[in-house]
Amino acid sequence: MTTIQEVSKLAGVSVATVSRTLSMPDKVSPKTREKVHAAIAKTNYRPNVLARNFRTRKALAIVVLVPDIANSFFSRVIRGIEQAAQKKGYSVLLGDTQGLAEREYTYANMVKTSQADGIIQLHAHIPFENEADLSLPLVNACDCVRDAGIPTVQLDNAAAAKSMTEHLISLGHTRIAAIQGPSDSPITQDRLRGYQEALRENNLEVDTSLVGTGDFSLASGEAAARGLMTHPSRPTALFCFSDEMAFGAIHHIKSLGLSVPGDISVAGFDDISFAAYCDPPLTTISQPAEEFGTMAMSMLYDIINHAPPESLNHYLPHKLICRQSSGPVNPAR
Amino acid sequence: MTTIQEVSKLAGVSVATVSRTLSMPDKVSPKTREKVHAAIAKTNYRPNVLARNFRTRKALAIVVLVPDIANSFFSRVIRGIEQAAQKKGYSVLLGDTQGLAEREYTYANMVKTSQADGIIQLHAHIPFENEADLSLPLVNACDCVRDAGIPTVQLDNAAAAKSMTEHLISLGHTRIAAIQGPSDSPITQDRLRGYQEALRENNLEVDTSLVGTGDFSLASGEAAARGLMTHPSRPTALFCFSDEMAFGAIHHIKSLGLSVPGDISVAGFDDISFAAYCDPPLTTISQPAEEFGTMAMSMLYDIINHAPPESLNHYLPHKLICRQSSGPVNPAR
DNA sequence: CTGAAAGCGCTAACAC
DNA sequence: GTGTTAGCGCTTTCAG
Repeated sequence: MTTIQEVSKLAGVSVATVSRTLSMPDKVSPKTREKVHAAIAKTNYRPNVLARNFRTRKALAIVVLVPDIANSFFSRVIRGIEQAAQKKGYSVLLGDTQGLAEREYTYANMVKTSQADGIIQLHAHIPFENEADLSLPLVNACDCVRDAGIPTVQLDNAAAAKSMTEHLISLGHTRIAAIQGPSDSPITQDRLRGYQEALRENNLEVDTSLVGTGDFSLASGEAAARGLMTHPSRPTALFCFSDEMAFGAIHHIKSLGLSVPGDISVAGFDDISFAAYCDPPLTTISQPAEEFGTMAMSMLYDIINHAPPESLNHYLPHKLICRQSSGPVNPAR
Repeated sequence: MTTIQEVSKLAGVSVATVSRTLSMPDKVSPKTREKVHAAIAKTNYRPNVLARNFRTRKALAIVVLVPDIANSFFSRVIRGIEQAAQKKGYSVLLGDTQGLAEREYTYANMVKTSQADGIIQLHAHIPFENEADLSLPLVNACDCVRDAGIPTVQLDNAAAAKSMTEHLISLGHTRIAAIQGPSDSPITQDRLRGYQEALRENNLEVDTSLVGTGDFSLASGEAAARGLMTHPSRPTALFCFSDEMAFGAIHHIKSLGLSVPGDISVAGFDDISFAAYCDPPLTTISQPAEEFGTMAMSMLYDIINHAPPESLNHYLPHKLICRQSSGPVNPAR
């Protein structure tokens, strides 16, 4: 491997000059610049970035903590992060945590050991064992810890859930069930709140027996729907807090010989790519997944570089997408 | 930040001893070991991994080149890579390339600049500009460049496609269409070959007008199906080279008022999680996605550490999954 | 505009 | 077992 030494020797200049040519070319005379470039080309020199980062005390890398990279929503967020990071000269270290605190700590440690400059956490959990570590550069996106004073980028989940519920109400539904996510997750809580608010404001009963629980996955949606569909007074609409759970629910509903939306309207949340292609196409809330990533990266960048973030909590817009899985309540029933 | 210096001073030992305590504890007497650990705890010392890696000339990181992290198959492969890497003490640098050679080169450069020790490429393309770089540690997985002498881990795509085609033939189908991926991709070519072989061996006509082309995505499957369904002599079965394209195709077929598999059987490839949940559940080929990742990581690890890989080309098993989207040919037609 | 030299924090010979 | 010491390849004062 060629070093800066050898290049300097070949170019007949000092190592400092070679270094300058690379990082501050305008501080070097055109003549020497040329000589250096010639030597670099000849030796096929690549600066050792590890040495540089060590010397300058920055890793130019960030770590992304994600509960599950295979989740179709998170993977889009990460795509956004990666693109923004690349543009700013940072690389992305992937930390698939499976939701385990242990693994979060391990990855968060990379900041303390100078392997990374900051962390983007996509899960509602502080990835540190010690209070003191809260001073490390951290941005929480998507599902965010509440009132922890850490920078966040999120949806107004309550408003989104409320608008979806209002949509179902406007179709004439009065018994609207829901399948929530894990009840300890803030996004679940916010969506549930929005859903209940809409019911209350429309003088509809808030019936907790109409709320099932899943973990955002296909299988959990199917299981929760199985419970809900045996309800003595079956709902005519079902609002699932993720598209995957909605698919699982629809799968079960159809297996019962019922039709969507004929017998029951179903709505999801996320607007993943399959939503438009399933049968029937899914009414859902669209989230700007990539933007979560770019926004989080941009905030983290500012924090790492000691630029005061404009505001601690960023909210991204959602959109109600009405497709064919929701329809007017069937008077026949 | 605490350094090894300060720890050594506090413990009353040399820096070498501290270093040894951390990396070869059995070469240090229990007594001093204790002293060192006490000092470490007191100072809350974390070794600077950047300095260590620089000194030992290894990055303990690998870069993963993926055309699209948001692809539901690739994200699972990456999950496998991440898990295997973590176990071996390596971290994963994510390189979402969007299939652009430029970006592949940029990321591949991280090996030359000592930021990474090796590369896993999930796309059938050599990520180097110079022939000489082929000496860098590289493993090609999933879609692999043919006969390039680089280590690969892949499916026997021809055999898999052949078995699917035979399945459709066994159901009585004689006009079996296909939607292939990009025609320059080896996996497309192999699957096409397997499909055609099965037709030939069963004395069925190989009709190239029955082969549409997509890019593995939902939308492209829909578009290709649109073309195929206007064929003067409509096929009774359709083999799509990805599940996503199969979903797109089914979507279109249903929009025509036709039924699957009543009017036309549809099969996919990949067995993504949605395959079991769509309507009808999709007949497909299951691939061990995570294993592609762990296997690739394991091979790369051996290469990086100069252990001769047992064999250059690894083949992973596939499985034919028969669900309800394929059925006997309808005699009514 | 350029060079000399110090040193980032750590590991690994090499002595003792 | 432990300490001394020489760098790893680079950036960055500080002089000139």
